Amino acid sequence: MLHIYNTLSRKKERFEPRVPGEVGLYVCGMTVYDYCHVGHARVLVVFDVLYRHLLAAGLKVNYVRNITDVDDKIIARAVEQGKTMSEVTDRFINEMNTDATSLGILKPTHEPRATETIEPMVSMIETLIASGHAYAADNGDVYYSVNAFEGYGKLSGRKLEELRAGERVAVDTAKNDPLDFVLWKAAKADEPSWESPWGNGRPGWHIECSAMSRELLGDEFDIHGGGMDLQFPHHENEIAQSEAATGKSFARYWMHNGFVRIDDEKMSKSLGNFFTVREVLKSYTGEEMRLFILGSHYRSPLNYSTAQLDSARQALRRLYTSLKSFSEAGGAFAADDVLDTAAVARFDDALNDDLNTAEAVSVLHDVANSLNKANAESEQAGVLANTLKQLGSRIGLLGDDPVAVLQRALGDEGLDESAIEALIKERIEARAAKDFARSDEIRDTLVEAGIILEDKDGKTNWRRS
RNA sequence: GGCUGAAUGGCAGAGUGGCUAUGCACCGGAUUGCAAAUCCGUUUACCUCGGUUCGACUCCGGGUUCAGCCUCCA
Repeated sequence: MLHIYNTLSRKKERFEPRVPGEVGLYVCGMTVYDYCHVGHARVLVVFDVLYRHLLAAGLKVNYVRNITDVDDKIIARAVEQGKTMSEVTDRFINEMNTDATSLGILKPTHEPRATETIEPMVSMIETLIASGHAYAADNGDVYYSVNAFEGYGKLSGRKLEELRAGERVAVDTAKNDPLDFVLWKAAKADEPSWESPWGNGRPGWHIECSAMSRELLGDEFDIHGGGMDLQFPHHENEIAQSEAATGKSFARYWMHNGFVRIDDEKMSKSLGNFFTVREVLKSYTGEEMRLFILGSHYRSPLNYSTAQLDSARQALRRLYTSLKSFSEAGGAFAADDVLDTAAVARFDDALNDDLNTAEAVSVLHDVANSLNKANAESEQAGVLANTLKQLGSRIGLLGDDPVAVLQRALGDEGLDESAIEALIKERIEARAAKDFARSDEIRDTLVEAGIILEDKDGKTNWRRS
């Protein structure tokens, strides 16, 4: 039984879907004006694992991950590049999809775009004005009145007075209260805009998620996720908007993933200390990155470093090597449903405990260790190999061909395969003639080219270092 | 200033009131012509000060340090 840490209660709670057998899951996705960085990768991977885990539990999951495609930064970027807003967003949606594919992310059920959900936003704002939760200011903006919502602060554990004490923003005179936030922004000249009862304008960020989630998941749904930085004000505001508009309780479980850090500092656009997924993929595979991310608990901070990526690479190779050795020794996978039940139970327990992926990965290593010890042709080995592969797939790992993974070149190819095979053939002949000097010379040449040889059972296999 | 959360072995990172996490790295052994891979084994821990307890790294309290949020941000 899945237990998840609910930010609302600050406790681990047993997860019980609102409708038995079905789960509504909403995750705040990207604002598409640039490439994804490693922090975005973490959200994608973490909630992908949640999605996979819910599916594996036999639940019908409606997974919605939105795309914010209208926003100040997007507009600024478009102006800067002399492009239209949609040229910018279309491009970066494509780039995001490319990165997501590299990371082995399953497609969500729905990926709504804010610009395609404007009408529901407008009508939600109208409802909020009618109920006294919002007001149109003289400048054409519409604001949410935080005082009018009693539960304001319940997610982030704040009180209005505390927020006022920490107030750092210059007071915007159009607001009744400095803490009020914008629902609708009056259009400036040359900005993309939509018609509304308050004149031309565009939606504020927070109302987008309230409207998109409502459209696709209904007034109430099960899980809402996102990065920790969205807890306040974004998610707090979503609750205020949605609950005031519908009179119902919004999401039941709130999950927030921790940050990726660099040198003990948050990786972010604003600090400028980020690495894009694209950059990292020049040196590491998406699967290596994924394992790096899954190596720590989703709520913990994750320190980005190439040393950790290297470590993830070695660990992943260990798992693939195990599968490869099994196949090469003539092992045959057991039937899909024949699994090492003890390992599966441990794995399930780990994920059920608030998505403890680090623990789940350690089960993979234990299975690999057992598989390495087992005689490949034994029935037990077939079961272990099947278990390893299937548990791997439950967290989006080990789906590739082991030989291909171990021989794949990232970037500069160096020697091509036929050249490698030719040298291996020559080395086998040298070894047969006990010409070990020549044999070692060939091996050294290959090592310099990044090729590692493994002599096994009279055959020689190779992989890239 | 307010509110969160965290402090584990060389690195990363789980977990538990008394019993091997796991991976990477290191060392020793097996295996190998020598390697590689694999296996076996060894070594290195739980920020600090009190308290609870037969027993605490694990629970409670104080302290210290670090991070995040309070402003766009995954």
